[in-house]
Amino acid sequence: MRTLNPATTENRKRKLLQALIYHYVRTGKPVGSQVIVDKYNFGLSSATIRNLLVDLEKEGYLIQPHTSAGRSPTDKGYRFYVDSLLEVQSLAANDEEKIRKEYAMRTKELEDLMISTSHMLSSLSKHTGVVLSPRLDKSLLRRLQLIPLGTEQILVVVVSQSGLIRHRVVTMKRPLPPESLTVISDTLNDRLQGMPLSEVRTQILHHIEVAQREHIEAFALAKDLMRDAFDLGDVGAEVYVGGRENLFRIPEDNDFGQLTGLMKIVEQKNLLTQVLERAMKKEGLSVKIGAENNQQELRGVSLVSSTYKMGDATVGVLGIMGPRRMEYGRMIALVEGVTKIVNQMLTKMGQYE
Amino acid sequence: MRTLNPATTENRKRKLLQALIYHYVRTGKPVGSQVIVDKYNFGLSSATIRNLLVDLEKEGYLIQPHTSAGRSPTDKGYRFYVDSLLEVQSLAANDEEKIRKEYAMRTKELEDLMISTSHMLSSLSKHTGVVLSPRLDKSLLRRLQLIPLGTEQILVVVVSQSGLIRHRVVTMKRPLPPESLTVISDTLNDRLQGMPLSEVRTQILHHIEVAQREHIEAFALAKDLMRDAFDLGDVGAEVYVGGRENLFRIPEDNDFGQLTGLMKIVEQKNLLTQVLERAMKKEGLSVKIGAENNQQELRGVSLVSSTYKMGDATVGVLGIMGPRRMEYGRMIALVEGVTKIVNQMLTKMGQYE
DNA sequence: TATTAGCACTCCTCGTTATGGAGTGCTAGT
DNA sequence: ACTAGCACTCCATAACGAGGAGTGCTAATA
Repeated sequence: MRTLNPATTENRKRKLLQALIYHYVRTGKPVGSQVIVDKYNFGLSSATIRNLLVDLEKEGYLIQPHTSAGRSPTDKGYRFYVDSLLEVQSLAANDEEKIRKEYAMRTKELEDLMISTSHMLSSLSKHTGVVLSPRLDKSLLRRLQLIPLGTEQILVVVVSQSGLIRHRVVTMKRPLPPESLTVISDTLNDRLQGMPLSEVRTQILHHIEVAQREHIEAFALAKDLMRDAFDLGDVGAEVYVGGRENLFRIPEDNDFGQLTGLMKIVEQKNLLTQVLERAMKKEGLSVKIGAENNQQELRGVSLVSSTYKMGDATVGVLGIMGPRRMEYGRMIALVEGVTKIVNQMLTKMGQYE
Repeated sequence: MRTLNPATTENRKRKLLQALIYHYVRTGKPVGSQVIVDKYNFGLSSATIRNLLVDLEKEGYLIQPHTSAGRSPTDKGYRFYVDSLLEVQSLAANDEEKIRKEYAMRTKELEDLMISTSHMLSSLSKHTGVVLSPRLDKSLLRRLQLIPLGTEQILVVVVSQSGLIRHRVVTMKRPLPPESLTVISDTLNDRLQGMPLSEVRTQILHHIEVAQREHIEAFALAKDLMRDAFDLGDVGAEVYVGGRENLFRIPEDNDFGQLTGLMKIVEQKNLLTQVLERAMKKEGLSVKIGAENNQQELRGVSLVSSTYKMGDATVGVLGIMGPRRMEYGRMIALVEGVTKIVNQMLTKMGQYE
């Protein structure tokens, strides 16, 4: 036991880094060598610990706010910590129960599921929950319905296999009799069911052209109608946020400017969508720490997220947004647990019929 | 000009109070007697001003943070200030133009109108915009549609005269053939159009019972269907919030705890709904200052709101939530301006057909 | 009688200074 | 390879003081 080989030294450093980060996450104050000696059994003196800490700092895992302060983790430090945690965790039993209970209620429609999920993530994590819904244009069409509202207005309702329901009001240039609507509606439903929504628009136009010979006037008008209805404006993904009030717990040193920036990101759906879509590029769990989110406003934030599936297809992301100093272990377990359940529910949803 | 009668003295005090609040609103710092002498022409010395200020303080309009500081307005002071402003203001020309331009776009559907309005209020005021939509159950039915999704699921779409569109998925115990759906749908539409949604539910059940003799099986099932669909859970009013990030500009002295409370109010729709419904009790413009909102979390906040109408009926509220120290004049003009335009648009909306 | 000049007083703000302590890096000894 | 010991750094906190804005009061004035 006299001469330790380098491998063992490395291993010890790892353990040390873990302990330090664990402690820092819970206290929020830079951790000194003495604290580690007192609370964690390394069987080493504070001086030795200090030497190791110097190493870890040189390697970029730790940082000192000033010369005579303890150390706190850098993004790289957190990164190491998180990677070392990835396998071990599983969801706390009572959390799991809570989740199942909440989902037992209203989950018939996809939107309800998304909303519930964002709230759940928030309330269990005490941070902010975010969910990116499946893109409508990548879903398959289940049902398309035209509903006459007045003589010149028509409500178009689109339902996807995944349970997404969207509607849009279209104003016609000339009135279109309700009977024609039924005909058009039926015809289109027959031919387009199960088709990806991204293709529906062109297909519709095609079918309408074919049908024009039979019911000329009706279908001529229908063309304009459908062009408007499937205008790709809002066919993208929707984003749901729960627990914005927890954003206040984020900044390490209550920085107002940073908070405002954050809030802006959360408010502007397109910004947040971008962020989440980035997290969707790689399947499964993703942890982005501080500057790893390459987005100015997210410098002080960590994002623990996971893609979720419907059947075999990855369709969206859900996750937690919180301070870099978060309990990664619990958060990861939470996100994974919720993902698993959402996967189940979604897959069940897609199986009607 | 020797002896001033009490009326004149009172008048002078009013002017003084106005000037002081005007100044305080713009600077945010307690205002001293000297400042008033320098910047506002009262033709009085600072000593006299001080005497008057003492009076105003005794009467509860002003408060001193500490003995040797200037004065700032109390809620009562603001209240006086606002009341004295109520008649005079009108909307700045370029603001009005902005508003009209924004509304020129997407306003076919009520929900779009609500969202646009909340954003508009926020962006023009630099505070937080809130809108309470008309209650669905008080609107008249324009159209009811049943859409088969699978063999056991039915999508019920309800459209009100006011342009509100809501949908809900209902699961049937036994399958219901699509043909029956059409029959039911048509029958109900004929009989229920124009009826208040609050009555639709009972009426439906009645009609179904009558019809049961003819299409017994279909309508028996329909009963359950409609009972679920019109379950009064979500028939209430919806609330729209724009510009949450501006909440950060609220607290007089950046108080984190207060902010969190505020954010909670804004997040929990039912809380915010309560607050707004209170503002709806009296028709027209309403300004609630600080503690006048009898709600703990709104102590530091002012709410400038106005009810809006559809035709002749008052149906909702819209307004601005900001710090007590706000430019009431501009805010009132803004809220009134937006209300006027929303009234127009809504009334137009209700006139299809 | 209403107003004002003058003055002593209050109390905040801001910068300076001192002090205690936590934590470090280094050196020399085991 | 580890550790005891020590001088040093730098933060946090409190204490102190000067400056200044603003007050309330009194006595003089128009």
